[in-house]
Amino acid sequence: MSDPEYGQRTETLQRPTPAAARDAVATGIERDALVTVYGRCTVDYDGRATSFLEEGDRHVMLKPDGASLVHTDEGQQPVNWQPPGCDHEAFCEDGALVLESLRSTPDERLRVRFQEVLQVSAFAGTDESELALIGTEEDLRQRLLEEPDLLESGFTPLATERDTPAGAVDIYGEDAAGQAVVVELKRRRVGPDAVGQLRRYVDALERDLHAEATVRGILVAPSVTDRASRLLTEHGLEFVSLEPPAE
Amino acid sequence: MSDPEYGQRTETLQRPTPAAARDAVATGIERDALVTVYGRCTVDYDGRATSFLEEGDRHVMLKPDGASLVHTDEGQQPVNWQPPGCDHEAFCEDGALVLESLRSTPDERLRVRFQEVLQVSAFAGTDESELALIGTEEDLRQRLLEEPDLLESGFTPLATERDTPAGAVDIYGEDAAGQAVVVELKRRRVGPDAVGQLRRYVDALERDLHAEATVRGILVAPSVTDRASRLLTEHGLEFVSLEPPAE
DNA sequence: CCGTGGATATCGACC
DNA sequence: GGTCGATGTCCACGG
Repeated sequence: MSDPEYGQRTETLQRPTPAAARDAVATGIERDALVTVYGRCTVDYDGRATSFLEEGDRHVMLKPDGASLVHTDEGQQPVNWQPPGCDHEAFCEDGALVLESLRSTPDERLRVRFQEVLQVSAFAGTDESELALIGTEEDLRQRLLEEPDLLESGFTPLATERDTPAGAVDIYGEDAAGQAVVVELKRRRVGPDAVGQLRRYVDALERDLHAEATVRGILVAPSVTDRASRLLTEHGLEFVSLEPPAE
Repeated sequence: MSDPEYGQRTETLQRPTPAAARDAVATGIERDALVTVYGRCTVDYDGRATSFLEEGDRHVMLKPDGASLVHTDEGQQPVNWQPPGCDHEAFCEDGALVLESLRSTPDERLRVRFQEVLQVSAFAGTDESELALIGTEEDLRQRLLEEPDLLESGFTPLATERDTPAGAVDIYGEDAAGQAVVVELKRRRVGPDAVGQLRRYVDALERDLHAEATVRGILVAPSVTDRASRLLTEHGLEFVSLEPPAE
């Protein structure tokens, strides 16, 4: 497109007519912009579940990847939404702006009908940047491999991701006495599920090694729930409190 | 406040100066409005984890309940966020607009620094409406309680949410032969996890009732994964295909 | 493509 | 406030 104005990054209308709003939304979608509409509306969802929202003021966001989000002034979660991969449509019906986001597999439809549009915006910029997240389970593993004594004095790591019939063990090694040790890492507080996981590893490895081999199982996490703690004792497993590196 | 303009529901600035943007955001927060800012920014999060986003165009939403959401043009989920209950702050630093959302327990900080602000909006309306969702697990339970024969001929429900050491059973009852039956409901296709859950209920109830009591376990869902199906057979459990009522 | 497990999960219910 | 289970979970990864 040769229109020099095409490069402009935002387009906003205040209190537009339904037709003007429809055009602005349609143009925004067309240009792969992020489109937002704020106003008084009802919301219909029909698909894996069914829902209906009475008239209220809400913020609707249509993303170029096909996602839609309907937000009220409360809560971290949208009150209604559609995942990426939908087709957005904007049209007027009985003199009102209607936004629809549709997809198949599964068949789902989100429909927002505006009694009043206070603002329509289209933002054409893009992100292009990746999130750098640290403090993960991988960081915790690095930390333990660098300083095995954090687990216990004399611990020697022998392998990471050692394979067992029950899956890959986070860290496999031996203690000061030369006994096999299975270490299961979790970056946050753990519940009974992690205990079950560790137990399966220990069982699988004992079967794998020798008939009468004993394998120690140690769960490493910042903390543990009460129920999980009891389960650990029950199954002769151990717990070491360690957090992923702070930075 | 006696300002007649106070009642206006939206306030929007295009390409404001950092100071003007700060004032608009601060006023919006003050008035319990939903505030959005779009522009080129970096994002810092530090708390339960740590993350950093390089410069990019993003849409930031600050809610009056203390939630913040940072959206790019992709994905249903925000790339960064803060849950409700935070304090929002807006200020200028080195000539740039900075938004911060802070909370304690746990100590978390989200910080968005704008290199360029394309738009600031404050929306003062409120929602006040509740979501009506149908086609839930509860609907499925109602359906089964109204027509127990849907499960199998002669089934008699005796209790819902019957408590066991493993948690509350969806429906507890007895079959035509008077044998105890545990029913676990799922509104959608189930995997191995649901089988485990049902098994825990059955085990717990067998321990609860008598030493040699036998309890039947029936999983009710629209469909079941292959692996889960095998697990059911393995553990002597049963499956009945039923969907939540359509409307 | 389906299935499985992780998440700064979120959210509600219950203790 | 914690603890646990459910979610229209979403999401990445592996078979």
